Amino acid sequence: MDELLNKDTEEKILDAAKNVFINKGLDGARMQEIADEAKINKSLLHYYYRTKEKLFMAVFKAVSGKILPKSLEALNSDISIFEKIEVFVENYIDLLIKNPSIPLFVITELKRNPNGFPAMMLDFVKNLDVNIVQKVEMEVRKEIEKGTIREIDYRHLFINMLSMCIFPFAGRPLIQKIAFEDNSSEYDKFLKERAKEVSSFIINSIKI
Amino acid sequence: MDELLNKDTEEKILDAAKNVFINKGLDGARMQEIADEAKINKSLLHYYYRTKEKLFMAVFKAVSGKILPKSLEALNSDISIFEKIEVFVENYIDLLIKNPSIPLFVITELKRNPNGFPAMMLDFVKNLDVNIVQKVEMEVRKEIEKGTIREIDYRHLFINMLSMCIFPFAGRPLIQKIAFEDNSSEYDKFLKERAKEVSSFIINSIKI
DNA sequence: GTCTATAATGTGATAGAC
DNA sequence: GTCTATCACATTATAGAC
Repeated sequence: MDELLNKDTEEKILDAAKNVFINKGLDGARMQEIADEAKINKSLLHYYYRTKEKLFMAVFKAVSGKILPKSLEALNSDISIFEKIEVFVENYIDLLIKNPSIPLFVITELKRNPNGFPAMMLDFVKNLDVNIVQKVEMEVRKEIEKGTIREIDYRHLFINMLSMCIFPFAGRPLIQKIAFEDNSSEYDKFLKERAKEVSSFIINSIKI
Repeated sequence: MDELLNKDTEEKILDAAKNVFINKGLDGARMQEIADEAKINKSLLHYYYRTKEKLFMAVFKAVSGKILPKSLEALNSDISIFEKIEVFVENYIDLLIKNPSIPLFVITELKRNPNGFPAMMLDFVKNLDVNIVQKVEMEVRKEIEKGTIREIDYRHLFINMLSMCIFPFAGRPLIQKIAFEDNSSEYDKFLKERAKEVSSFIINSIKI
């Protein structure tokens, strides 16, 4: 049984490093803690990844691709803009329920390094589906012309949508204290309701 | 002229510490850097604040009160709920334009310390205007009954509002890269337009 | 109160045996 | 590939002169 659970060392290290870096950040993480979590000797970390920074970059690269839903088939499909919004929001919030710590991690570490880690930045941008923004722009313009939705700046609309999806996860430690008396299971329940609340909130706002 | 700029040492230290801690976090900050920024000797930091942790707590306490607009007179005044939303959003975004780094700092450091720093936590909760949530609840219920706004969960409404206000500041490093080709001045312009965009977005969604 | 010098510790990284 | 032992350095913190 332990046989099957055994991954090779390099993978065990990366998994442990994800946990620790995501929770403590680059500065707060300790190589010893990563080694303990991976149940290996600290020296092995350096054997496989040379330095803490390189290990961090491997983690960041592996994780940052999840910050935006990769392929947004919805935008290319035949359904109405309202259905597209519903699908996007639901998929995205599902993704965040499965990976709740990623947004705050990525945001924090992106900020931490305005211009450092050039290699990391390239990977990050490469991982992003930047075209998503252009697709949103075209889609919104088209629907305004058709008269399906009211006149609205596509960037504000898009960022409103992202904000309402991401912030409840990134800002959880804050919101849970402000509005949920720090009750964790109540907050989980709240997050599960959210997909349909957010998409209907948006649609109500823009539908003519 | 330097005469007038001189503050007493303790205050200079706190100001410098705010800058450094907000930008680097507790783990990333260096006492030496704080001393340099305050233009004093590193030993003086310990003379006034004893430890790095205590200095950090002084900063966190001084800063965390700004995370929510303190007195929300708007909620108690006579204006319509729509005007209340406009006033809240505009005041809050103005506050964030003046203190753009505070939300991410508070969220990050709150998360960093799920149960550590009990004293810090008490101060944080004390600084919060927790009643604001109850006020929002009553207000929303009242307006739904009056038929001014559609049926909506007050917590989702409130957090939608907070999300759209705060996330563009907390998530700036991310959003600016995704949607603004990392153009900083374009993003500043975007933030200035935001107050009216957000409040009209909300009102359009809930008005009957 | 403010400084210089230094202690005490934590932590990333390497050498070298197996 | 994996371990033990250790280095080299950064960083918080303190002692003590002025």
